[in-house]
Amino acid sequence: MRSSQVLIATLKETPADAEIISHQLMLRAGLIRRSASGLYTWLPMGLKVLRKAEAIVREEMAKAGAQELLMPSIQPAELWQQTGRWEKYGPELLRINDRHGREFCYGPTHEEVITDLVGQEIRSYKQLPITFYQIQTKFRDEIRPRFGLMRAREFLMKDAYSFHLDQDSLQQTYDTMFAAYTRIFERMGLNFRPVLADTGSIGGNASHEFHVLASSGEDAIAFSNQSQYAANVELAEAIAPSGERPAPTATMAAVDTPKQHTIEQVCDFMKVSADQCVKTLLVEGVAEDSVVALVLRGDHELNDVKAEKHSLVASPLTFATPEQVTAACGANIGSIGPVGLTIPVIVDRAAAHLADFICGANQNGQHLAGVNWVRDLPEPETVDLRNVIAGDASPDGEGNLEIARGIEVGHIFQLGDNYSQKLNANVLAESGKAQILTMGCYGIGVSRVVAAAIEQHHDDRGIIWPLALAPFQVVLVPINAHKSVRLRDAAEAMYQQLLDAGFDILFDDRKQRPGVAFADMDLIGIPHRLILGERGLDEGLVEYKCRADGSDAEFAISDVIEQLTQRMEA
RNA sequence: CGGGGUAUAGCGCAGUCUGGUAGCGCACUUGUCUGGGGGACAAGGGGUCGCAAGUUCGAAUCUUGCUACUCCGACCA
Repeated sequence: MRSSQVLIATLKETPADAEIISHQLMLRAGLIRRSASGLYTWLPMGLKVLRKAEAIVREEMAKAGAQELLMPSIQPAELWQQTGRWEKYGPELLRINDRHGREFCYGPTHEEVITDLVGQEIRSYKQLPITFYQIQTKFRDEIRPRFGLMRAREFLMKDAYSFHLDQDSLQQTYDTMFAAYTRIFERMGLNFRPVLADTGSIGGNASHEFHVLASSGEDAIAFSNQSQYAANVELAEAIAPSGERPAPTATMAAVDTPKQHTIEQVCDFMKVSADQCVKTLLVEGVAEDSVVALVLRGDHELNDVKAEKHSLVASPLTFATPEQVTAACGANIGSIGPVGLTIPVIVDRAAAHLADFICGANQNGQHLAGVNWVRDLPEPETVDLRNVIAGDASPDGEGNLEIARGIEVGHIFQLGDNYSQKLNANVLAESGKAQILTMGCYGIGVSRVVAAAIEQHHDDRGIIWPLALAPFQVVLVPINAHKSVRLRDAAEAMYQQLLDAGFDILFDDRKQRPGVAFADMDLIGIPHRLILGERGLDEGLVEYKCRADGSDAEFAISDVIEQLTQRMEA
């Protein structure tokens, strides 16, 4: 394609409201433009990228045996009322009335529609298992859209749904999808990790999120440096420290710690490290007006979700008021500790492993040092209460955890029969009896993948597209072609030759100065660049530059196809 | 929804405090020179200063109300 035929809408300056790199670069490179909050137009150059991402998804879905269909973006309220989500989904669901006053919503997801469809169309177990997918525009009325396409309200999603007679079959398709997702993100050239996700009520290894690793990611991921283990930080289990708890060596003694309230202050004051202290947090209990003490090592952070799962702890997690704290401990927050408490005390595994530790004395302005479980206070009830931190042992026993940030671009999970039951999706089984279907569900945020790829692949000059996603693989830049017929002819000939050879090539035939062309193409991020100038032409040479590593080369014009092919395969 | 901020040319911004003919840079148009990393000079085009009401001889500027956008937080099967 010729650049005179594609809108090249590059911007020199960064629009003020773009916070993150991918948003800035997508605007600057002329891939997208904002229409309203969370709503974007894909400009031609950007759409080429989006279509490439879609094509990869389609190919891999086909290989995985999924069939493409297209459901309506607007869905009738009745289906959502049947599954109860019309009430449950909340204001994120954009509700619409038609001229007759009938209620609809703009679909944020399509479980209802597909389940309803399958319930009507699939009648026999012989037709199972079956998987459908679509690539559809979704709308979620986010409270606060931000980060451009990363968290837009309208976005493009691939969603697939599989239907089965039994769990085994579901597990099989799930595994197939897991493999397909891995191939998709590999083909896109992304550094990603499948991550264990919240399995909710279903249990087992029934849900994985696929995260693209990038420092701007919204989610923290813990992964083992030696095994495949990876999980959302909130979910990763903090296992008990190995070995026996050390024996007490110190005697318990009260220390005056005037005005030292935080762990940091106490550590500073007493010249100890935070991992020798425990912190005590009081939260509301399940029983009315009750409070429960949660005890963590000083350098650890409470994990709300884990705490809420405890049978004595009220959900949602609510911290006790200062009055409640004083009533339960006889001291203010900042001087409380587990020694001598009459309320339930729940202790994190790591804190329970300490000996000779420091804690608040339940006496204002005092802490206790040399405290030991069993000797000074009862052997505690021990559970996993904290967020994992870098260096913790991996829960699968292999290696240690590292923490990275990730952008969730895919999510697969086993739905069970939630929807099929409510929408009455059943088939006749071999036995001749009706049987409710069990379902799996598999999503990829296609538009988000594009943004995530940029977050992961850019430099200060612009985007560096992975070859598979680039709007064009190659750009041909003739230098000052408008001044030389000879050069123009040579460039045209090369363009035609590369086109015929099947290259996805952009011919920058604009009457621009070379610097402008170079800067634009760097910003847009086209992986391979060919430069044809009078100088080279005299010697029969064309110049080459690689966007990713900046390396350049010169080779004979007659070798251009071979040379390019070689570099693309590298 | 709570707390901040912003709204002036396509983009980035100044001007608002202290009311008096609407500005700068980039982009755009034309011409000349230039011509291998966002060129120079010259001449141009483009704005109901977010909307509405008010104060005033006079409002981008002061007052009130509204709207949109944006940042932080809460929220996010």
